[in-house]
Amino acid sequence: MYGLVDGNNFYVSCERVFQPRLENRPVVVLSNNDGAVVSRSAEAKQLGIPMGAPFFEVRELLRRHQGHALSSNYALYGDMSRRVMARLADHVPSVEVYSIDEAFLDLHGLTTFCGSLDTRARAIRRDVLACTGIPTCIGMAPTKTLAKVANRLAKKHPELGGVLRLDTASRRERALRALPVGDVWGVGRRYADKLAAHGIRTAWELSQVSEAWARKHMGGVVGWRLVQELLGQPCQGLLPSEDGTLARQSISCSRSFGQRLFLFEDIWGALTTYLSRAAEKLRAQGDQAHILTVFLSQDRYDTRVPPPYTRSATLTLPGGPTSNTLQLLSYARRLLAKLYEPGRQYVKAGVVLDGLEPPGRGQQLSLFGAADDIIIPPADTGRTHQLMHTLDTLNRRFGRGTVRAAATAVAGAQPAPWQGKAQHRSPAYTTRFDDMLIVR
DNA sequence: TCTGGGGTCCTAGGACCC
DNA sequence: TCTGGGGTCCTAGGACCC
Repeated sequence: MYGLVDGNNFYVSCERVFQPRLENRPVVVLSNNDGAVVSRSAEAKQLGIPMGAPFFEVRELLRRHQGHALSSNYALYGDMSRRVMARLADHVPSVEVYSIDEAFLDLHGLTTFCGSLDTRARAIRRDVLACTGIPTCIGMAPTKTLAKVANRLAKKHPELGGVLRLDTASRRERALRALPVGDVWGVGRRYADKLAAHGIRTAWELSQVSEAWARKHMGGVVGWRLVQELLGQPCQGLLPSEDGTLARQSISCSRSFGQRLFLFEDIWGALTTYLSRAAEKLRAQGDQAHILTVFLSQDRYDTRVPPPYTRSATLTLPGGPTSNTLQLLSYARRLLAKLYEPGRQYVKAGVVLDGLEPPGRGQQLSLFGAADDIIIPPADTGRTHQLMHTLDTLNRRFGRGTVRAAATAVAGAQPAPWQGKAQHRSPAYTTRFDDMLIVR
């Protein structure tokens, strides 16, 4: 039996813990650059504000209803997430951190010791709320996909008290018949449209298709697994997370710029910032990367710009895997030079690190060097590792960006040209001493 | 004026290899 | 004249998730 715990309106709930005045009114949290709505309180949902709505379209509506819009504060949400996950780990044998606000729980064998599962689940909710201030819902079922269904229903029907268990055939059928197929985990808009065209509108109808049909129309083996999970046959096990974090297979960092950029060096400054951040995450995970991708986007809403809006370039690092920011930067600059075209206006850039592995595994070194348009930067040495370690230590202690690559520097006290908007940012209550709440 | 960011998994064609 | 089969790697892109 699996459990799925999910924080209600997670980002909004994090903000409310420290700003009780936000209770009982419409509140939204905005994406980077204050561009779009990414989290909504129940009151904001009632106003009809959709997920992903551009802020400029709902600003007026919010104002009329004395609502609040906040810039996203990932330092706060990340820390609150760690606290929630730590509480969960105290209640069950193992936890899979699935996203910043969701975790799968291993519930096998729990009832023997602790009374009914429903009782246990209610105790977990109470504990998380008491210790972190975050309200949650918990769905329980024999498969992860059904646990997601149960969680969704628990959220939708507050009278259930935030907990729902779907472990009998009749409960399962009743739930699936009432669930639109587009609400099933793994069915996005494309598949929902396709299924509707075949007369399949509910999760129940999807669960009744044949293996051949699922394989043909739902992305091969992925579709068939989905159907089996709806039938109660587990196809996905729990992937326990070590110390509350999930080891990633790829690490990326990308941002929309605060304004359109067209100068190479401005874009390079932005890219340097993003790659530095990605490399920091890479080292924090204890890995090296051997594949680097750089991408650069034009405005996809500008009808004068023909697609493709995003161009990317990927390089398998000829010098072998590395986590050295300076070495990665030297590769990235060449990739950016391949993508950049003078005269075009760019709105966003980013990097992706792939092929992650821990250092020290036998590295395949190039015998003859690489293609001649690539100059291999100096190999990693003990000294560069020490340099990166010192860099990370300083930035952890004195704040992100205390020591950074010179390409990110801007004359005077000007904000960088790529800097995004964040006009409604709340303080980092739990991760900066200066921002700590003082109770008198 | 203003439309997110960070992930996973799968597919497919071409180059290249034996 | 006939011209296989089984791989990997690279690159790009699609679909999905929160």
